Amino acid sequence: MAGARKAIPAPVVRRIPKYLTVVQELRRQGEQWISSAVLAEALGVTSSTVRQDLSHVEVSGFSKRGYPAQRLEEALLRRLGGGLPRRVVVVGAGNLGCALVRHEPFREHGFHICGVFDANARVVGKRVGRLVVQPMSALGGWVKRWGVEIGMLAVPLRAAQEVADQLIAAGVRGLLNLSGARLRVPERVKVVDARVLDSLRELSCLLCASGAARGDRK
Amino acid sequence: MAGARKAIPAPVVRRIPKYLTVVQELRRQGEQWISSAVLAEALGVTSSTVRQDLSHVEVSGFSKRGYPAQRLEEALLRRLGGGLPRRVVVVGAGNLGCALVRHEPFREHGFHICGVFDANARVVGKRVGRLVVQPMSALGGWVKRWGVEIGMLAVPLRAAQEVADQLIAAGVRGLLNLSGARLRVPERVKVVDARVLDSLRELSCLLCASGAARGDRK
DNA sequence: TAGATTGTTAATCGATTAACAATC
DNA sequence: TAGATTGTTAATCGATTAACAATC
Repeated sequence: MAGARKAIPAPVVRRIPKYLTVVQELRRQGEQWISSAVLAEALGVTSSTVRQDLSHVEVSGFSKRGYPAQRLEEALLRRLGGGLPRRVVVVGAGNLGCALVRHEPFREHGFHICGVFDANARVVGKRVGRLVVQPMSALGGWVKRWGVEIGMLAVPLRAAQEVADQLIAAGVRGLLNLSGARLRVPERVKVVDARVLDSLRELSCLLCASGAARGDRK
Repeated sequence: MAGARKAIPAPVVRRIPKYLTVVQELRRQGEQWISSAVLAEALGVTSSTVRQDLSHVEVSGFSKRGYPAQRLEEALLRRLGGGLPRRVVVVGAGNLGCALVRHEPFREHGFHICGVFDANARVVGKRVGRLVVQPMSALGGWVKRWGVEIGMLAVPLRAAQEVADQLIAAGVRGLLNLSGARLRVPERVKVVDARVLDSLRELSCLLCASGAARGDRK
């Protein structure tokens, strides 16, 4: 039936945001047409992979020219959330949480942070960017009132699972997990982990693997 | 020859930090032995995959018991960087950069942030955590003096490539890229991207794919 | 001993790439 | 027309999983 979408393979899901980033960059530079070869080069895959990936996106290319840049951007945005803004709350008003709230590019790209919460009574009421830190007790009502879909977890490791449970109970459908914790969530809730420590470790692993292991004196 | 390491497949490189996280968590809970089944459960893969992965790590399991927890942690740490601390500098002393500098867990896990730099003369000299913001001109000397291996990019998108070039010229071997930029680097330099915006978009894509596409009124 | 778990080989699965007809 | 690029089918490649002998 029209509009029915089959599940997209996970590697494709991870590349779609990257295609969008590249397309927006090229459009800023005035490009009207973007070929699969150009996208392939930018992402480090083959043009074949790009064309396969874009078959999961509602856009048509043209022979000899490639994909119309604007339509491609629109289609990618659509695939990423209808192009409509999604509402987001941040839980945890520490260093990281505050940095997220103040980070302008999220808004520019359709993620509206509309609330920030913290369990610590001493930071409740504090101003962060354009928001005021609210107590956890206000979370459920806020999520419902604003139709918040995404919760960003910027809390310490040990508090993460409890906060995740509260966010899910409040009704969010997706969690961006910036704590170090491994979260257990019901299947309907989607989680994306963005752990800087794991990324650092991955980098460290790559450095080790790429020979010349530093001092290397035994 | 002894100790020669063959290249580890990328998916394994990405899982090794996660194994370490889980092992450390279980050790804190007092576990002495950890089986491949337990690790599999935690990471959402099969025990078969775990055993394959751990064949890339210098550790031996025991039948009927699994892997000795302490040795497994040590072996994973070794694979991740000899267990020795790695020195890190942060470039960009904005919201994100300051949050990184103040983030304690990095140090606890062997990543010592020993410098923070910014191009903006107005923030140079400012105190962030235990550090003082330095001008970009001091970067090269600092990297050499302290043997800094990793640079964290917490600068705006448009400055990212130039800063990456400066870090590489200064001698870092790995970059953790927290800017939105796609970086071009020489092959010997390793880059791991940790873009929160891309993660948010990935989450958004998952929410879309998992039906019930929000308002959904046409 | 019986049972549980590793380490490894072989089979499966799925993603990536190649190839090419169709198109402009 | 000749050349370039898509969309798609088929082939390849590599990662994951299954299976099982070896071990404690």
